[in-house]
Amino acid sequence: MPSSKKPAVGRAAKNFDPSYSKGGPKGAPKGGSKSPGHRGYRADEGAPKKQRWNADERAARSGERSSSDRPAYGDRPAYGNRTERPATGQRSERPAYSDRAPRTDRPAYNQDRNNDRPSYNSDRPARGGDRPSYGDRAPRTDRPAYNNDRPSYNSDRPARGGDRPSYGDRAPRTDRPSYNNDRPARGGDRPSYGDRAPRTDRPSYSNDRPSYNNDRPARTERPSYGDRAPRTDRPAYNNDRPARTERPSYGDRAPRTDRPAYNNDRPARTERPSYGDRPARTDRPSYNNDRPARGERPAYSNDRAARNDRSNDGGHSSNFYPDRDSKPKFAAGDDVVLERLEAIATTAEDVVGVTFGDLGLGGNIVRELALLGAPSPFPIQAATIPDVLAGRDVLGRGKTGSGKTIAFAAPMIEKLMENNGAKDRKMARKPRALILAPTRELALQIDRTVQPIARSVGLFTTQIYGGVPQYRQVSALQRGVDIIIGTAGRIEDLVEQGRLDLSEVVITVLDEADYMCDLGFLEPVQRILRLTKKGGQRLLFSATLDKGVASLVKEFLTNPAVHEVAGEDQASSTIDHKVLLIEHRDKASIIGQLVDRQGKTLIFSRTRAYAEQLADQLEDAGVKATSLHGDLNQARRTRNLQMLTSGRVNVLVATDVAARGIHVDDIDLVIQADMPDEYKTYLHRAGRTGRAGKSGTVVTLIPKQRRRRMEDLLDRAEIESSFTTATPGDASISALANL
DNA sequence: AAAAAAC
Repeated sequence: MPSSKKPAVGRAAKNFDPSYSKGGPKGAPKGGSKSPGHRGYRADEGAPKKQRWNADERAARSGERSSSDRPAYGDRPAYGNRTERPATGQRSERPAYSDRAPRTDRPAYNQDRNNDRPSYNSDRPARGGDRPSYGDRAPRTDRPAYNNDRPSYNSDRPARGGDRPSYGDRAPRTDRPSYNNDRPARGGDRPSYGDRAPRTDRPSYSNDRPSYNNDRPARTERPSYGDRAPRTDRPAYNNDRPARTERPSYGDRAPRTDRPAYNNDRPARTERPSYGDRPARTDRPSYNNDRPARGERPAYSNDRAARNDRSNDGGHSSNFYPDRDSKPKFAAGDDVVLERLEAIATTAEDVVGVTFGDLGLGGNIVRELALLGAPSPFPIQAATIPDVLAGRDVLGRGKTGSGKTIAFAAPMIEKLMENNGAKDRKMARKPRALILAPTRELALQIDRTVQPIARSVGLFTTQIYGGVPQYRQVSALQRGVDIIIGTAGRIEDLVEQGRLDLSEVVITVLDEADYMCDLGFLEPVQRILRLTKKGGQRLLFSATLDKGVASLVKEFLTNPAVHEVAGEDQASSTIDHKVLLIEHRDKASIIGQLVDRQGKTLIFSRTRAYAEQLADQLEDAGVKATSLHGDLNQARRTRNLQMLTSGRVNVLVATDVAARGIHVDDIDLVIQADMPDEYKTYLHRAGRTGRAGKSGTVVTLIPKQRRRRMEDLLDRAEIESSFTTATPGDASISALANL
């Protein structure tokens, strides 16, 4: 805090000036003592009042305040012992509370109080007889933590649950007067705590680190780009990034701005003089794989056919490398329907009259499921639960919104409980189950289902995902957790730090398992699975489960039971599909017309930037809208999604981060502002509506040129859809909106 | 192109 001295000096001066006795001018730093005679006033105000943290201390505390670096209230010395505290100096001049003369001996007290701090009186009992001395006061053990993060706190603090069955049973919080209001005295009295400005004055993450703040050291601590250590020292980060040092310096380089998109808008090669000198591109991990060095490569225009002919590409005819040149990148051709897995089909009729109890779940779990709104099993649940309970590896395919989470969560918990669960609730026990999800939002959502079921039998869960400080996750692990729900990155990170041990994980679930086998996810997932107990049980679930998971199945599963639900195809679905053929320039206005309605609308965009832009445009047009994509920090991601869930906005514009698994009640319209790349994405995006048998509409906006590609995609998805040409203002658009 | 890590 560079300014720490200045305000202190200013404040000292003001404190000697009676004209400041009313609290000083607006914006003046708040202090504990404003004027002579004021309770807590210190005459020796010359020194800087507040001992600000220096950078090291701050780093040591790293934004976390909790039981490790600060004792819980219960562990703190009683108030009577306060003088034993290492005080800031002034402290020792005062008698301990218990020794102190009764307050009524201080005639000046009331007077000043009334003058300077009128509100002081109101919340506070008279100091005299009705209040026990501090020394007698019961220890604060009933007040668990000082933490701001209260609401979500519990999820990471399993230890609590043992003595406190549920929040519902908890003594009402009203016995804890709200923290600030009733404790004014603290401010003036206590040199150390008292001087502390409201928590906001602490360098919160956002202050120091404006945009990526959460996860990143301040830029200034980093060497300039020129001096920067080669990027290769950051192996994991490398994937998508060329090694900077091996490229010509930015100054010499032709400006990249003329190359907006990698393939499409590229100027002719000859315009870029530096390429010849440039090191071969093989140093660039992400691009190089399927690409020869530039020099060896024929010009784009003349040789497309030759490159398309894969028969003459030497030994590279395997499809290990994505076949990009034979068709446009990300195009339909990449999007193949893999062979379906042979599955045992369960029909809805098979399930009639079956209860969760019949399937083998225990009473507590069955009751908790009923509370969660699942009184009896859905078909996919009835299909998979018995096999999971039997200890088999299971592959489960159930369409979007069909209840897959409970299908794996409930039997998983039952099994954990059977195997010495609740009785052996020792600290620092290792987690025994792991649920992996592709996105943080999905991990959170799964936890919202899993946690209450687990609690009902005395097991604990924690979320392990990135974008948030790891402290709470780590301390939850230290207290002991049975089930981990998280995303791959942070899980691996904590494992590398030695704070997470997966060796006792006997049940692993991959939600959205086919997606977890996609390029970029597969390897981390494999590494994580290899850390789990050998021969442990593995459950793979997805609405679009196919042979894409074969590599995982081969390495990690033994003789899996494959389940799906018969008759669950898109034809029988409750979702209506429409394609609008539009002019590109009309896109925003047509979307504006579509969202002019009551229900909740989820809009998918291909890029983060467009999601952001579209949300802004809608806001400008008077529609309450927000966005969800990976450029937002996790707090905003969570908040923005919550805004749709709670109905504070009716429109959410999202990238495919929201395509899979996310459940928001009553989304009745999904708009695809950009068509998806593959049919699975279409199915998952569409599946955000029409959940649990409700109806919904999916409208996809495409330019006319894309019609053919869209038809192919819908074929693969086995979806029937109408195609309609639309221009802004068409009544047909409003009709769609109100379907 | 998007997603997934960073005390």
